[in-house]
Amino acid sequence: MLLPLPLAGAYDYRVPEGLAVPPPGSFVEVPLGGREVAGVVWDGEADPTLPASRLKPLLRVFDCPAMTAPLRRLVDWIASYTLSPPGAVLRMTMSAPSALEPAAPTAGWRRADPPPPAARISPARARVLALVADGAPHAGGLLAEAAGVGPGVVRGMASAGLLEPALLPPDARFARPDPAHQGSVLTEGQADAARALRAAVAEHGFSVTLLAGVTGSGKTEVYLEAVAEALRAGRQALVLLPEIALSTQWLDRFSARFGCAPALWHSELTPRTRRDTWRAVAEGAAPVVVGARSALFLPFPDLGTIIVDEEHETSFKQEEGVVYSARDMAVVRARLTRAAAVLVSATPSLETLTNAEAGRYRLLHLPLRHGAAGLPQVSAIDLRTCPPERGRFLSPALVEAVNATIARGEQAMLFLNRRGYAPLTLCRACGHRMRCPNCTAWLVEHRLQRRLQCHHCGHAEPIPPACPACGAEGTLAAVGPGVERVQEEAAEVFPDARRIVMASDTIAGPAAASEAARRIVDREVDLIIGTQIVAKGWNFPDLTLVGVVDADLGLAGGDLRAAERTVQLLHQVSGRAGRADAPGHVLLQTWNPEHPVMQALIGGDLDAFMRAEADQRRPGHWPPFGRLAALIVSSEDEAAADRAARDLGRAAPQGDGFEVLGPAPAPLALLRGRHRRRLLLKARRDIAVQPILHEWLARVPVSNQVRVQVDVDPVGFL
DNA sequence: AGCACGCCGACT
DNA sequence: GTCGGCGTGCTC
Repeated sequence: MLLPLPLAGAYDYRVPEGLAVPPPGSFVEVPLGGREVAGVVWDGEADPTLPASRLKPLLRVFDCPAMTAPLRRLVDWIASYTLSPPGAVLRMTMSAPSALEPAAPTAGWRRADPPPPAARISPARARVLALVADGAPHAGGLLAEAAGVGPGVVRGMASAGLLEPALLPPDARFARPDPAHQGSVLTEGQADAARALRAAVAEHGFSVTLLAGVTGSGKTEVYLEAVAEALRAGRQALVLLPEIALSTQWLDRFSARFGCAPALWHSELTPRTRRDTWRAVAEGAAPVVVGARSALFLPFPDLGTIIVDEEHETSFKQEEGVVYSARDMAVVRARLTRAAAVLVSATPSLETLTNAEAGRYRLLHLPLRHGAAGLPQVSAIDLRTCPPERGRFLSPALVEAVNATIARGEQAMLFLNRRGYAPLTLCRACGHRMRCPNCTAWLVEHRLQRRLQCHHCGHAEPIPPACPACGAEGTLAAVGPGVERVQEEAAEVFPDARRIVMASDTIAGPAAASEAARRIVDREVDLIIGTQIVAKGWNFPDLTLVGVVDADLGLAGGDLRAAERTVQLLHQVSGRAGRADAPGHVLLQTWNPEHPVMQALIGGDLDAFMRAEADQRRPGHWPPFGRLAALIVSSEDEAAADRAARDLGRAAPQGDGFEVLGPAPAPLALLRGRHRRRLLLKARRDIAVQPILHEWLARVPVSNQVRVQVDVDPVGFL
């Protein structure tokens, strides 16, 4: 029995007299330490050394479809790959425990016709009757709520014969998308790619396809054909998106193709929706799910295809708890369940490109869509020769371009991947910097909220009237720009432009996102000022100019993938410019126009850039030409963290084809009050790092105030 | 992850 | 003299 707890392995239970032994995968309830927990009957034999007297009895088997063998194997696979307890992985698949109970029958009420002649009609009853006047079935709870009456009134009306029971129509959230419902017509290039994806799904076997193509080439419409093929085969489909909460335009495209919405899965679902969705997936009643990375662990009985859109996005990497990459695990799930995986990106990661070039993945390259504008023209603004005025962040060339764009009646966007007003607050008198007490980070000024915030933990404090170090008043100065400051500057420089700021703190949820998109598409806005969230997925037909305020921003720091990620992000945001018939322009403000990243974006030759990137990583066996695993040693006690990291470093395994680097302070040496040290295991590609890590960690005792987190295939270097 | 057991400060 | 803080350790 595997329990959804971080235990070392499965536990054994006795099957009570008279109960059939439930097959592997069955969801069951068992006693554990005085409470009752739900778990899954796992494969494998009972532990023969455990005396039968210690076995407690299994309590019951849930009336719920069993977990399929491929999903059980996925749990085992991820546990061993990430060195996590299998129960911790299982917990991710049991994300809606209440769904193990069958749904209460969704019976409702409708108006009795004809009504009983003698029934008394009180004012409360009259309000209910008004609501059911349409003759359709209504859910009892909602009916009572809408009429402002207690549930007893509805029940009373039922016994009085005023209402009669009626089954509610099937839940529209899980309507069956219709593969025959035709959306937009595909171009020849799209149709070719769609044919290849349909064939991959129809094979009913494992495959991975990289679907590449610049923004505007219509990748979404193409991979929706893979979804359609899965539906035609009576199988299910999963689409993983980063930032599902903001993907309203994507949902519109899905509905246009299939005539109804897909089921959604993300962390902000209400408990009820969560439960209903999990159950609908398990019963095969939700044919298509669109979700964030956690949707990968839903109990699909028969998955035909898994699409990972924007596969290069780092948000597919889970950094807490079980540390895994949803993109990579999607490929694993596809293999175990014999499905077609499709990785989609305009700027594929070097990992995926390398797999495609090595023939491990199929490659589909979409040509630019007919009728769409060509790629935007990208040029650099050299800040050394064309600097902004003192205290400003928009160079004269960028200001002029924005003005000209708005004057033509088109829209412009200013992109800066930094929230808040200013990333650093400095005392001009003594040089004191406002820092987070819990993290190695500066506090970011959020002027609208009049607060200084840490972007790594929850810490926030009011902006102090005087310098906390020297006591001088009025000497605190905001250093550097955030979007709020760009908005302030824009208000002065473009006073007549109608502006909108799009950042995660101004666009809180799906409703705010779709309202912002509507305002932009309906031309209620001339200038969009945004962070990261404006980069992906949007289609703003009249947007023709994108100005990148600080193109160098992502390049600082020692991250292996800093250049790759900057190219991906800036290419993505560039793709917002010029999608309709008007050509797009992108201006990159940079101090270093010669940098390969800038040259790649200006020349539009991302392939060459990625080849150069590969050539840099190959000789040192850096990923994807070698393997990495990070150990993050953390403790609230700095000395304890240091000691444990040094102990691990001294006991580092040695051998041919791998080496241990570190320990070194993690780039965020203090995070949420924990002091952090890092060690890195770097190995040749043909060496499995898990046995090495396992043996190493087992050999070195660490104090229990120290936590050692393993990150196989780290992406960020935090 | 829960929940118990266990050993040191402020209360009736 | 007890209630209770949450630190360590176990749960088939």
